[in-house]
Amino acid sequence: MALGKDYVTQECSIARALEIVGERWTLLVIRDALYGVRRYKDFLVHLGIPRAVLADRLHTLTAAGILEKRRYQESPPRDEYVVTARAIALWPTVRSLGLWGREHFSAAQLRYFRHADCGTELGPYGECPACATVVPVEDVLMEPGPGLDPDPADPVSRALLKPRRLLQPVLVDQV
Amino acid sequence: MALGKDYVTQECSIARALEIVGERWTLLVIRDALYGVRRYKDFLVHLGIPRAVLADRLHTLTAAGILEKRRYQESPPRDEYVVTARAIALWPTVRSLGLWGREHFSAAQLRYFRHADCGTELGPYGECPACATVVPVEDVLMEPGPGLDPDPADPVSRALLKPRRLLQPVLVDQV
DNA sequence: GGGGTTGGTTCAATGAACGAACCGATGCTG
DNA sequence: CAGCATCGGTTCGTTCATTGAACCAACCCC
Repeated sequence: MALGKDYVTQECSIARALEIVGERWTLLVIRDALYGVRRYKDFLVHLGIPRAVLADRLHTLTAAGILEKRRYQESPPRDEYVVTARAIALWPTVRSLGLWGREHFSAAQLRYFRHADCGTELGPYGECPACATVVPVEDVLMEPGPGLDPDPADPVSRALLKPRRLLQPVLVDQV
Repeated sequence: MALGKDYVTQECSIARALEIVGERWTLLVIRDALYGVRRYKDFLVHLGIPRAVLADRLHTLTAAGILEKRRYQESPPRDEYVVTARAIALWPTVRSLGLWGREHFSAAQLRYFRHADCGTELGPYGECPACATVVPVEDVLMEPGPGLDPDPADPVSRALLKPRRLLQPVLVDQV
């Protein structure tokens, strides 16, 4: 999106938000970041996004304070992109968008999101119906559903098959 | 978006959703539709969107069952685009996106959303804190906030200045 | 020194968005 | 009835973004 950043004419916080996360690929990058993806190459293979676009989006998101670039090892110098509070604050949006997509345009249940403390499936607003609280993102347990390909090609998808909490860094199995 | 519909490689209901509502302008069209905008020209002047793009988006949204084209007068034949249940189901997404935009990237409060029955401002999930219920979209009262330009140029923005319920058709003041 | 990995940048080709012009159907005015 | 306005588009040349392939620099290990 953002051809000339034309949404500026709009007096609306939805337009403000879309100027930042409304570009192609951006929300999928944020989804992956919330799932625990942190490294350039992992985004690349999981999303199938062109390299130049990924680099652009990571810079934009970093500049907007949604991701943070952080060195996790010297020699060879390697950086990772980790989520900030701003990205975490997008979880309800991402969640409700996914729910809408599943209800209206998806055949099978692809993933379950549960309250890690009690195992109850999350309600539509990210709350736990059993505990009657809004579940913090780091306490959301993501599990594969019956509709998910049990043997995907790329290693990131494979790592995301195991039940895991959100935000927890993805560990790619080196073969 | 949707250059070659590349999200198809993604096994994810968020990606499914973004294939439909992730294109430039689309979510703003849906926002306006939820606000009560129904006519081609009203979308045009309120969004400042190129005509060809608007026509394309309206067709796409109609084909996806999110809007419905309906004749509201013969002679001259005029159609309007009205929201369906699928569009209404996007309200929580639109709402949370707007909330995120306001909290992180907007200076002032532009609009208030209240429970029409009791006047209480909506909580983050579209619920009424006082009544402890999720407020149906048609019972959401939209009011201008202090940050909103009190004398906008286009007639649709002017019509949206008055307190009004969501989904209620916009009536443009003919001068 | 050779080969591999990571995290990019560059570039030509393609596709989408933009904005201005045009158009058909109809109604309104004089 | 002629002339002009409105609504809801379509057409088209220009500009901008995305794509995918190639290239590259830094570093590691053998």
